[in-house]
Amino acid sequence: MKEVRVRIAPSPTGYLHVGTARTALFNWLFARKNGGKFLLRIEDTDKERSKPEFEQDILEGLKWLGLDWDEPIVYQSQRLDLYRCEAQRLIEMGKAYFCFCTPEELEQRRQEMIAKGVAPKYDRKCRRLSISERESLIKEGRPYVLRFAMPLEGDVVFDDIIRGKIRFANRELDDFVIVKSDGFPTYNFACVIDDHEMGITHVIRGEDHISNTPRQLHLYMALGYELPKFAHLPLLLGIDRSKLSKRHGAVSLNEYRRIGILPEAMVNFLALLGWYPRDQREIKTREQIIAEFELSEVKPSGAIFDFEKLLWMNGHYIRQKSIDELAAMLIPPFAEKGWVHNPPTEREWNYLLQVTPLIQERMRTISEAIDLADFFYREPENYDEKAKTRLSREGVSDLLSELSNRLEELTEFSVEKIEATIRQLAADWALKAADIIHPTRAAVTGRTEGPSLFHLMAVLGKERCVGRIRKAVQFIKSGRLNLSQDEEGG
RNA sequence: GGCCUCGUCGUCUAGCCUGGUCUAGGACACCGGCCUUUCAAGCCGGAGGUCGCGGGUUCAAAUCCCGCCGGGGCCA
Repeated sequence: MKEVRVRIAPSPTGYLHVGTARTALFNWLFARKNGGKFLLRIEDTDKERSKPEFEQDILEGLKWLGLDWDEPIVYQSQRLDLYRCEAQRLIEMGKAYFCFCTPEELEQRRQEMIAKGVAPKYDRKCRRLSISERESLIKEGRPYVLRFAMPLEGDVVFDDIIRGKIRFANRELDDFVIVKSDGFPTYNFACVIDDHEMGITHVIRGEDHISNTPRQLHLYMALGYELPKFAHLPLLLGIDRSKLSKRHGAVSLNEYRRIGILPEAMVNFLALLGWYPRDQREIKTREQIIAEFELSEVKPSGAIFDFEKLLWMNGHYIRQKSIDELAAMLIPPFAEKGWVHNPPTEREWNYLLQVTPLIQERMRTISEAIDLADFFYREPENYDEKAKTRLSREGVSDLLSELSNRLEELTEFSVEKIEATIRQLAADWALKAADIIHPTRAAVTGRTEGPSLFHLMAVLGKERCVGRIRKAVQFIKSGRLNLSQDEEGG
């Protein structure tokens, strides 16, 4: 069997879109599954809108996802001679012709057709030009485009791997432009030549290309190329079921990377948008996905990008990380906050190693760590509303005051000692441990929720814990708690 | 508007090809319980779908056939 060769062909006119990433992933999976080649072509013929920074972003995004390509990148802008040569062949075979109609003429005739209620298509005026008419117009220096001479009747059919047979009537297709007046090839023309030239065996792309396919099929046949197989992936949709776009939120892969989505989570999640494993087990390693992936099993219906599910999956992968690995990932965002140096000092690293396990199971993205770890790096500036309620209970200031004294006595500020101290105090004062734990948490972290109190205190150390508890006592005594409650009530 | 395409819980989907075991299964989210100092995680349980609608075929249809409706894409 012939070697499988697939490709993605993004234009560097924008950042890497998650939809493009998903298409890339499916192509890559198919190539890896079948021992084939995954290639990359940059469609940079739009000089105006193409930018190096976009190309950079696309390449980085693919690398980040681990979608490695197997051969040097092909640049469309470097193959203009090839397109010209193929266009010339079509002209000689009589399968393409010069068209001198101006955009204004075209527009006028289009309006007329719409007015008459006819489908607006090119009326093939220039297809009927005689050789002498054509020559004289060229001699006049009139600008022209090249059009494909579409067969007037018959059908084109192709067997889509995902959707089955798709048929188009040739008379629905018009004589589309293959070379623009500036000499540049149009999308369909360049795409076919490039795919043939690159030996592409399977064209796996978005559903939005289905209607380009019949035109491309005709080009393949006219040029005498062997036909590839086609597979049209369902589109990625926003919550309103329209094609995923900026107004639905983050669409560039970068944004997900920036908030701390892990590449393995992204790959796993993206793979499930359109494809589903037979065993119904959704969490899969890259290797498992490659082994189980079947292009023909891809669902034809559009898939909504469910961010909530991505977050869940990312949380799962975060929990799988070793402490060292996760801690290392926290360095950049923490450094940005000024909490650690990058690279961190030995002392900072050791501290980070203690903080990390305490927040690991609460994180869904890396960036959430900033909020979760806040009190490990800063004195709480204020207490949240629930924490204030905890602190405002009767007798809390005396209780905390006593606790701070007892804690200060400790020579070893360990999890066990802290726990023993708190439980002892509870016993002495005939309270439940929870009655001390809750206000203490509020005093130390400013919140009512978070990691195990004893562990978190041990990490913070005696000085800071005693200091924060006493500060809370002052706060309660200052009466500001009541004040804020009054404000709340009013 | 024309052409193409899709249509199972809110979402991702299994099942559809090879009708019955589907009183439609799993996952996210949601609700409840357990665990627990809180949150989270984990475990257990629950609610949620007249399988877009209407006909037909059949003893039997989510599954086959026809029509319709709705969504989406492309073209301009």
